[in-house]
Amino acid sequence: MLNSEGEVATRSLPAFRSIARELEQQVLSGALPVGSTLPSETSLADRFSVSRSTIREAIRLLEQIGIIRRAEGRNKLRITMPRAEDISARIKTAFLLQETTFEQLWEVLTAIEPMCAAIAATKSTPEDLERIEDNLHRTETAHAAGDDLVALDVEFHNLVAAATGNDALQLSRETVGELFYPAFTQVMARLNAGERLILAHRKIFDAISARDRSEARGWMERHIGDFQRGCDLANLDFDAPITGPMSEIL
Amino acid sequence: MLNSEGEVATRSLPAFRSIARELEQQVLSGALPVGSTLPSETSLADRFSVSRSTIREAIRLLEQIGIIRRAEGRNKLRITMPRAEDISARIKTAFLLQETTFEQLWEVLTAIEPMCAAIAATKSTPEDLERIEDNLHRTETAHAAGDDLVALDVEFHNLVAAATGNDALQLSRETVGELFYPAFTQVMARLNAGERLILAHRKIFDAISARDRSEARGWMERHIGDFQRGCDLANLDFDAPITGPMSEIL
DNA sequence: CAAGAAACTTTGTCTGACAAAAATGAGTTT
DNA sequence: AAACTCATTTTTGTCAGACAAAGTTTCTTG
Repeated sequence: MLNSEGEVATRSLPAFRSIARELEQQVLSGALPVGSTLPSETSLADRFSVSRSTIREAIRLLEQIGIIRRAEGRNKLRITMPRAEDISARIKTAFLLQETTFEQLWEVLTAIEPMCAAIAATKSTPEDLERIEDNLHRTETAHAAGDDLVALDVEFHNLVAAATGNDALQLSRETVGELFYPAFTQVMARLNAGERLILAHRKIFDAISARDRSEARGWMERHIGDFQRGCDLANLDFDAPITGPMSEIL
Repeated sequence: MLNSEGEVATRSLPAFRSIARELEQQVLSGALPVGSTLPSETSLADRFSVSRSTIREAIRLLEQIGIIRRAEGRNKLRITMPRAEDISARIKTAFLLQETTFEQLWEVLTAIEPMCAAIAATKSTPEDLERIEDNLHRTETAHAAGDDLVALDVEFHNLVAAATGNDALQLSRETVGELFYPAFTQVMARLNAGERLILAHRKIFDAISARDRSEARGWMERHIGDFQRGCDLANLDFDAPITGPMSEIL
């Protein structure tokens, strides 16, 4: 079996793999700049002196990593930055298969969310605040109308995280939040504690607006803490493995 | 172009994609239990009435997600649980492309690590403690010998995280830690503060052993805080984007 | 029964082919 | 010149069939 370039290279490494690696390298090094389009399969096949099938397998690999994506509807593959959703979908699968418990997610958020609130109090821009406030209003309306608050709750916390301007922080919490808050909101709903949830959100927002770090952190801590209390009150199993709408990864 | 089963199905979704999705579903639902081996390409091709090339592309997708892996040296594909390394490699790429700064990573760890230490103080098992202590000894020896402490430092923090018994927490911090601690250790080395690093590690270990949550958290906070101070002292740019050995993802 | 050889399976790769979808270019109309 | 249509060329998704190398099984034989 000949290696892609006839080289010896990393013997035992299939060609489609080393080609994917090579291409990834070129993206990371900027040779293939983000935003540019990938050459056609045939020309890549030529370039690497390999058959089109092999190139296609390499592309599937890169696609799944998220550094290549098909621009909506369009035919051409674009070099892109792996986005949060790509990664978070995959983390979700891992969590589901690992039978992660609510308690575990809660522990993560207990650590991260107060920090997000604190940083947001320092760094949030007017637009961030506007978005959060808008979310608050929508949440209030939805609650008054008796609607489901899950999506809005998840959004609130995502917005606070976004207001930190810290991508790493957002990436670290996004998946956890998406799995956790739906359960949270439901617990609160069962306890008729919608008011309490909204109050907490408002207090957090106010503290962030007032640039009061410790107040923001404090309210967020209490807010997250409510989940534990809520589970007790509602007699729910804090220790149950999460379940989720099976992911829509592909 | 005929769809895989001749069905209408998710029109516009390439066959290799829907097959991958289908297979993933079967894994998540337990129809293909973790640990079992995937049927051969030819039989899958038969089963889905598509050609082998199509199946192969689907497999590449699943492989990259991490739910399928080739058991070392072996020929057969195994259903596996996506493990931290799979995911973390991908997050690393995202961080590198996003030009994440040290400050951002530091903020994440400032939130997570103290929590890890606190939880470890409550939940660590004797084996966890043993492993951490062993790491401490090796670190001391390495330091005495003037060796590089990077790997040992990363390991120390991973071990503390492992001692929480919380997979979600570990997953959330692993990548960040791997990118951050090398820089941390280097800052400390430049300041000849190896002693200080080791002292902090020991204090953290002692507090965890003594099941003293707040002491464990406190020392970890100070330890992480050292990075910021260190950057100041060493006149390094806390705000510089990280660089890393370009990932070896594939 | 164990070592070794023969037979079979599976993966990695290649070629060549074709329909459907998308991009491109040309020619025509406004 | 801008806009529109239609034919032409690319490109993608898929297929069938082929073959060598590496991995597995099974069968022989000492």
